Amino acid sequence: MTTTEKNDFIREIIDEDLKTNKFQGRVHTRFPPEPNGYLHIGHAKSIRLNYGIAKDYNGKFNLRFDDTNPEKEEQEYVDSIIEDVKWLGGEFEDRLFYASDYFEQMYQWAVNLIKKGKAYVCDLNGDEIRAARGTLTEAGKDSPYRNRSAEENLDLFERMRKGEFSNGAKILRAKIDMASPNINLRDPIMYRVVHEGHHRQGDTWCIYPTYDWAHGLEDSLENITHSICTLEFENHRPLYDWFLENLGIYHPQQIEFARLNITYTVLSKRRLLQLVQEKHVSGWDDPRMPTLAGFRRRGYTADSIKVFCDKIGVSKKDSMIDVAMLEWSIREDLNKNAQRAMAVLNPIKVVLTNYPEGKVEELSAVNNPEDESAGSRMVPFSRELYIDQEDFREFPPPKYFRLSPGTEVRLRYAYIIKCEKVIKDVKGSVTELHCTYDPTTKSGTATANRKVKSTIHWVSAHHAMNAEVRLYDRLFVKEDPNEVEEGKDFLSNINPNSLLVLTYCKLEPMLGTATPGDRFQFERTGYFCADMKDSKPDAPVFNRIVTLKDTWAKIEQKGKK
RNA sequence: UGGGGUGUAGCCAAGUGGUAAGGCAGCGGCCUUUGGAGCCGCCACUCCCAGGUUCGAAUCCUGGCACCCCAGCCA
Repeated sequence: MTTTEKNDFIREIIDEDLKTNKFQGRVHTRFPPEPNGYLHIGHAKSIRLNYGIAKDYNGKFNLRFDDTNPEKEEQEYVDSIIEDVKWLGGEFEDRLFYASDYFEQMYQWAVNLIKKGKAYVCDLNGDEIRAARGTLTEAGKDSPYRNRSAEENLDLFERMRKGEFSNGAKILRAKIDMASPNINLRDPIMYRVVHEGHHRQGDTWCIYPTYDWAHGLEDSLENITHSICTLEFENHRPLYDWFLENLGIYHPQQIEFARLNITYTVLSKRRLLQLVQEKHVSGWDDPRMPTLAGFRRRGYTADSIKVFCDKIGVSKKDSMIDVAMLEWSIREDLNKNAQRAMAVLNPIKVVLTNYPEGKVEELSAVNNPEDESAGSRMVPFSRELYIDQEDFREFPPPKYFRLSPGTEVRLRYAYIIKCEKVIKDVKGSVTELHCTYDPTTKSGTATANRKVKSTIHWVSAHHAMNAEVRLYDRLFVKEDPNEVEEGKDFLSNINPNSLLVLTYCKLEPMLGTATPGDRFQFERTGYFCADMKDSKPDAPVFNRIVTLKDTWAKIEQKGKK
């Protein structure tokens, strides 16, 4: 993994804080997910930022679950998040925390604010609250309960905790300013009554703190120095500051950056949840999902995700990163590190009419041209082979260099062959090619240097391993899936061809020994990963991680225009 | 028509008064037993716009414009 000298606006702020000794030279960050879904690559950006800063400044990094809403949170999500953070190399050591463990302290702080006359219990219902909040251009109205005495508020708040009130009957609000131009400051809600079991606290509580009230307290308790969050919380910073100041407790600095967007995908937990629940994908770890679990199963390496996150930078500008950047990151990694193999995805049989029947040669093939230490392997060669349908055209278009009637190509690591005869079935589709091979052109021999326009991959028919290969493509057809026609939603932009399952693929024998999670470059085709759930030694299943760059596809595309 | 933010190439992004880094994409060429990889070259006379200050402005000032966020008892 590359270590680039990073300097973004957040590190500039930290440098300044270090200079002025604002936090006594400490740097302590945190990643505070709510366990209400799986982590996606937008979270990876945040993890890399927070963890990277802690590491670069010799500071500390916490993983903290912001589990303040029992209605949406589950243990399954907690488990998956821990796994994903670890996978990305976010080392939190023994610093795994839960906001819900601070509930008692938060409660006491709320009591403190009530005693100071800075918080009150309000009986207004949801509609009434909304109506009294005012609008963007008009001030709100004070709640009729705003001036209850501290004694009454204390009593009511305690009874809220005891469970005397039903959901929504009462709330605790901060007493700030109903006329503030910042709506977040119009007496925001600190606690609501929620009679619902909590994944960690069980039935201990029936009042739950809101994000605005809780978040700064969590940061303060953990001695966080720089509380890094996304842009939409910028409007909340005055509130974050207000609570900490009025409580008179340790005050971290909140800093906001622009969240990640990537073309041809969605990165919102709400939408990802919908994709899962409505079964547009097979689950949170569907290889088409932009979740970390999805990328992992697809075959992306943690390193490639890290490099991607480090390369896109950090700023406050709303942005949409070209997915090509992500694809570049994984190709870059796998080009250097993936073992090469030959696999025929859409087989067409080739018979070498002048090659002896029953003869088998073992030919040497390089494992990775980018890495000499990867060595080589032997691949069986015989009279009957498979090549890809893509590599033969009966009527070749201009600049098509591969096999066609009467032309020659080299078989990778083997011989030059010439197509002599095309065999078709009654319907006229090509079923088999009769070719001859040139025995003087065996790869690696002195006379093998004759040039042909193209080299194609192949697999010996008798030795081939059958396999299922899943060809994944982008999940959406639009750069911005949220851009939709009137009355439609992002689901209307789902790519109907995002998954193509090929069940008659032919692999070179070595691939039969792949263990789930192993990655290969199928030469000339792309990078593939043995599926971690479905691949079996006798029945391999491979996922296409990403295609190789395909110059020919580009040429062909241009020709059509 | 309130408040908070952001505008540098197709997409990201450096730049902090001294004359526009870098990456991705794209386009040429070289090389190649992967149409992969690699290598070389090209790709902003101009930084949202208009004025102003200055010997000198993407950087400072003034005035516009565009886009994003905020009216959950979500985070």
